[in-house]
Amino acid sequence: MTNDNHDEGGSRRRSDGEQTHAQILDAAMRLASIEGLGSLTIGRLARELGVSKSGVFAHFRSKQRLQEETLRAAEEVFQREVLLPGLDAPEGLARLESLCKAYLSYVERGVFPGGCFLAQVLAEFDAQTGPIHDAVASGHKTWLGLMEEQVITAQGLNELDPALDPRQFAFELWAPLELANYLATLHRDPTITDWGRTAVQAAIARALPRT
Amino acid sequence: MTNDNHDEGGSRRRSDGEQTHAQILDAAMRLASIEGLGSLTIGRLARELGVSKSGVFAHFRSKQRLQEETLRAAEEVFQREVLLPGLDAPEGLARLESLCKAYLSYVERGVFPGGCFLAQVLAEFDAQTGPIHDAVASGHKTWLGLMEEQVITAQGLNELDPALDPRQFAFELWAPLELANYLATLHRDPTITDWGRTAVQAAIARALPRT
DNA sequence: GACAAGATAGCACGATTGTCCTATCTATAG
DNA sequence: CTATAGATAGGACAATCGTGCTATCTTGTC
Repeated sequence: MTNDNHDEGGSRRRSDGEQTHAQILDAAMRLASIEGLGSLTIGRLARELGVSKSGVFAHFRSKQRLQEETLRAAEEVFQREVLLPGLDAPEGLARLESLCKAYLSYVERGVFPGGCFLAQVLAEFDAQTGPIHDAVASGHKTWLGLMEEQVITAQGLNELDPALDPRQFAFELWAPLELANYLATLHRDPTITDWGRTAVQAAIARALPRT
Repeated sequence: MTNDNHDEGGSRRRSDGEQTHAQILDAAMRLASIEGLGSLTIGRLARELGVSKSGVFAHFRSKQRLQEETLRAAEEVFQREVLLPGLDAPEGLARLESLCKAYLSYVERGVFPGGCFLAQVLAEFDAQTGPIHDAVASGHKTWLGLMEEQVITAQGLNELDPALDPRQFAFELWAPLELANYLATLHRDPTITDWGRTAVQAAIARALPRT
């Protein structure tokens, strides 16, 4: 094979199209992180990129799919910017701390101009129904599960109090990350993430094994 | 004076109009808590209430003002459902716990169908600009300030460790409330607020004075 | 009761929305 | 090279948006 396109369905993708597709998703993520996935607009996206409405529409064939692909793309960014760096650290407490640090750094660096994309869609779709809500719910379940897993591992390594409820403690670590993201964005002050860092450390400090 | 209308600007308000006005805001809060203040629509509200678009529009004269008044109305609900019950308890640690309990109860009871309205608009407008963003920012500053104040009072009463940074600790109490709200709504499981309750208690437990 | 003013309906407007249909261009497989 | 199919533009569509204008009803003041 001379190119590495996915080539699913027996149809060939053209490289120029693939590139435009990526550019659209990039702009869509930027816009949606600020104004929400719901107020994404095909016409707006087209104007932003200097192409025609049809040029955008043809890539997704419905607004629904545009939203779904945008969410999916954002999840990949999250994976690359938070999960991957976090997974560098050895399993257990170190990785738990590493994940929290990676999240706060990702907020601080302004990877998305409107703060954490997944926090944005969490609030936007938590009370709605449909595929986006379901995707958000499952994504957040995975994220919580990942934290929970590391808590259990840390308990096995005697790095954390074995009496802790893993899910509960994962929740307690996650909470300050989320709020730090919202407040840093709200007040346009990236240093607010320090509150999150301090909170995470405090939560961990009281969860160490009672020697 | 024979009626208690506000009567501002020298014009008299009619009671039927005032009632409709309130009904509109009520529906607007319900809708916006689910789908966001930004996707509030005058036509949609009109259909929902069985009145004409003009009938709704005339009450606000712009969409901007509809959004502002809806936010304001929601803040009043928040005051009535959270702040007022919370303020029953005596100042200090008791009031701090009372406020947290009141918030979680308000989430649990589903006062808004889409979860806490202020958490919704926080996420929606944190990265935007304009009067709504500013109102949200100042509202949340007030809420954090209120918690902070009670932390300081509690420290004065020797109910909490005087070494605590009040703002930081207020943040740490607020965080699990906020996340509990989002997750309870996302998973349609009001009992998730128990995670918030447990987290608040844990945070307080480690903040007691080191006798 | 009369009268002033608020409440509401109806209609029209330009703009924008999502979606479809039909051309024209261009990258690529053979 | 040619042939094919994807990429994109352009235009049209019905629906909905926010916002005005005008007319009719209803409430409250004198």
